[in-house]
Amino acid sequence: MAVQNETTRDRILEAAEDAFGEQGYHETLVDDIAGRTSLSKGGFYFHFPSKQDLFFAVIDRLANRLTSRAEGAAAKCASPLAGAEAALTEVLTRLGRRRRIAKVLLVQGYSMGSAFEKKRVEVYGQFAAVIQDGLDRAVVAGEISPTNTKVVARAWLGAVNEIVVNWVYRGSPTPTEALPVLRTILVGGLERPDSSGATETEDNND
Amino acid sequence: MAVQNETTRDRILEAAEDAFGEQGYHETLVDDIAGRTSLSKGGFYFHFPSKQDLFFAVIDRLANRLTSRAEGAAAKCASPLAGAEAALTEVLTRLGRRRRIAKVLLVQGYSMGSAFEKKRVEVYGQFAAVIQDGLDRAVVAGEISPTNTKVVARAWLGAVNEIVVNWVYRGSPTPTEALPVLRTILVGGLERPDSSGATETEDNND
DNA sequence: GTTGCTACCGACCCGCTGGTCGGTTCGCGC
DNA sequence: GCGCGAACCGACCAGCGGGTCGGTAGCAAC
Repeated sequence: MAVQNETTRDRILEAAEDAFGEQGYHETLVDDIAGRTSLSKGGFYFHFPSKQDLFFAVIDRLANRLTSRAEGAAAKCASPLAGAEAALTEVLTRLGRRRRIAKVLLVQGYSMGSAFEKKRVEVYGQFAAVIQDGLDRAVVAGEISPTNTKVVARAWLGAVNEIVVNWVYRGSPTPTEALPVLRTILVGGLERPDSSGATETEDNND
Repeated sequence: MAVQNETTRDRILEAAEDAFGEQGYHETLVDDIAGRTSLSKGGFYFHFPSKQDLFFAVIDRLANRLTSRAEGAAAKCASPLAGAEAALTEVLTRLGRRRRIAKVLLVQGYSMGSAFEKKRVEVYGQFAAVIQDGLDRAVVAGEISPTNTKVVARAWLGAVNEIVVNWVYRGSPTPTEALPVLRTILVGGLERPDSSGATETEDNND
């Protein structure tokens, strides 16, 4: 049945999310996932062509959810800059609540080796694009001084990433705890539309 | 001989650096490293107890080198803030010149799975500590307003990390290209010792 | 009641690779 | 010229874990 099919597929995705989050890619066996789903290995392979595909599916799902949440939070705000701050808050809060998700999304992929490279570029590119979009609009709105938003977006992304990953591994500081400081320095590095000679208006092609 | 021993060990480390950088941890076989060193597998195992130990040795060497280079660059400067900028420049320039090193140091470790977690905490902790130290001194010197330097250090680390990793995967923008913008926003997020109400003086314990 | 299809089972296969181990070579001290 | 140990060799092992494949249960259609 289509419905049953869909349900099972989702169950697998859910279980895989947990398994990968806890054990990483290599350490998670197909049998583990099958076990968690009360499915046999053969049953699993009916729904997914390979372990790799499953992992990518998990990543895609998480990335898309996070992105749309962030964009949703930003959309509610009046100004672009406020939107960026809201998105930042949303992401940190969200990831800070679910360590396993954060781990799958930001760490475990690398354990796949070179197969992951394209995916990492894609996912992080997606995140960076969203941030850059917000920044660009803030520039247009005159809230921040014009800069190479591509680079700035990457820097933001990296900063958030490190805060979360560090928390994932060490348990503190919590993303939520780090939020105010992060917000201050990230936004503070850009504010003031008056010409502070240092910020050159560079081209945004990479 | 002790000398010969040392030499061979170094040759292995060198070869491993390349191999791991190009192929990642799992994709690199012990036979590969043996081959690159004109050594047999048995010969390799005379010098290292396991593949894992070899990888850790490679990482340690790279991390220590980078750290001391950064500290060296900072030490030449008059003020702490100038030192931090110099260290930033040094690190970006250095990593930007050697893609393989950057890849081993910042990416490939994760492919080891959970065994890497402790190491990642250690290495990134080392980096973060160096940055934080510079920031703390800048605070004392009154060059930047007091903040939670622990979090800020992580943010800097993350930003640099993402810039480099993104370059590793996509080839652009070069760390050197990104440097001016990065410097502007990172330092710009902190400067001005006058009280900008947003920056709260938080405790620095994690 | 037979055909056909979806969903699922689980024993089995097999390539891969880290690690081992019984050797061999060779330089050095005596 | 002998003993000894450091350095190195390379055939071999073992078990692990993706993936396969022949089979089965249940159900709907006709």
